[in-house]
Amino acid sequence: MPNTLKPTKSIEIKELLHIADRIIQVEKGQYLFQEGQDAGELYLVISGKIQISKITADGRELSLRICSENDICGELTLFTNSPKYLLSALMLEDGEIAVIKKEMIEEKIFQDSALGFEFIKWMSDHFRKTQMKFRDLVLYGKKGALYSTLIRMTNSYGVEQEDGILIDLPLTNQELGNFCGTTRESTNHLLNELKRKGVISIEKKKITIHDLQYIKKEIDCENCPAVFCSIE
Amino acid sequence: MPNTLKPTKSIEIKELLHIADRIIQVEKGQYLFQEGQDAGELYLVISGKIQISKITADGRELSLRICSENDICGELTLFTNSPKYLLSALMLEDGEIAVIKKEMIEEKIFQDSALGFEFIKWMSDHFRKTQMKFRDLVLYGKKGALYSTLIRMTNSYGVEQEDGILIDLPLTNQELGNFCGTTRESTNHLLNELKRKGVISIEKKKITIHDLQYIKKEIDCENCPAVFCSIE
DNA sequence: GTAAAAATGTGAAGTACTTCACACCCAGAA
DNA sequence: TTCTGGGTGTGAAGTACTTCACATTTTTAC
Repeated sequence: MPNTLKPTKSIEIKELLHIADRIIQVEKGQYLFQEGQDAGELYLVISGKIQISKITADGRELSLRICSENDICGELTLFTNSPKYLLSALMLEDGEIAVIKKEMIEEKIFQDSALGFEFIKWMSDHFRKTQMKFRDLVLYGKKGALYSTLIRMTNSYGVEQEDGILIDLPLTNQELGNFCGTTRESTNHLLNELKRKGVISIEKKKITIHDLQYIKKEIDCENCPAVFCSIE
Repeated sequence: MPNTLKPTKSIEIKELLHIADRIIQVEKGQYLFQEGQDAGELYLVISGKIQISKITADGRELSLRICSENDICGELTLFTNSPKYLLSALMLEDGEIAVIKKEMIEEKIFQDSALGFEFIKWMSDHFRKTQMKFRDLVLYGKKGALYSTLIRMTNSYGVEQEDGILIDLPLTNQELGNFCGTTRESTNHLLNELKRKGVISIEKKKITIHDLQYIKKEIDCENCPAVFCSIE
């Protein structure tokens, strides 16, 4: 594993493995679950990357997060009677996933307060990130959305290089746009502007950020710790 | 209490009252806490209404939620070492608030799994709402932001009338705009358009929605249950 | 009741973003 | 090699939203 800037996750969330129903292998391009399907399970990522998105009525896509090792997904329907997944989960790489029954985790959390505590901690972090993302997307327009997405990507998948930080994740303009609620063209335009200014460069669909400070300054980034500000 | 459409809250969250450090009276216009202050407590609302907002560097305000009876606020710093409040909480009415020490709740949740379970349930609902709000604010532009805010207000503070649903909460254009990340003028323009079409009417800063279906249709509302879609 | 303050209404000009249209570039398949 | 398709680059036109400026109405304070 490359030396990313990613914050170390709680070791304890792995404890959920003990109550896993089964471990599955899922290939790149497959959906782990899709919006509207019956939801009875949640997933602990052992390896691989999963993109969580919402598809709109008119066919657009809003990407919300990318999960990797020790992340949980499919959690939105926990503790409700809601029977359907609200989002879709697409495998970006081949991966190994632990499947946990909804009733199982609800029960275990009740019995095992240490596990419950870990779970609350995870939710708490997760929630804070989502809340903070809000500000950037709503208050600073599409530029704010893109810039803050770049910062989050850096926190999650950034690898330090001599000339800056490489976001070690291949991304098309369209995919990046999906995270920002913006069009491919607007994303392209904004990225080229950053290239022209020497703030970033792109090679083989991977972005290197040469001047993170510039990007942060433009959106009044408060330099939250990475646990508050990551793409997951 | 008027017969609002507000979903009934879990009775159990009131259990937190038992570990309250003290009960305080706070007057309208006072801040319960402000961004950047040292955070060591969280708050259970017994009565009154509290608006939770984020202030930006350039002085704009983004309002996130309005808490009332049995809501929790100040929860964002739980389970972290983060020492400062991330948001501000303004009293919209006089109210009575139970103050709970952060360490106290962290400890109690660990000891008392029933309480922990209730708390997770609350967080889970809370998170889902925030996540769902995202879509509307990011994907459907400012109109989407306003329309979805109106729907949320209806779910939280709507009172059924012969001619529609009254949102029983006085709101200026500016305040409504703060929830949508939009300007007073844009809010005013959008509201007037809705008035002209007979979809809403406004009297003494309170909005009555005559044709909720029109608003829902415009933003492809999926008619989520109110626990998924409220201003709190 | 009157003055002051707060909130609303509106239009014109400017900026941000989207849509559409199409050229281009490059990697992989035939 | 050429063909093909997915992704990129770009400009023109249109739409959405903001900013500014100011008139009017409503609410609050004395």
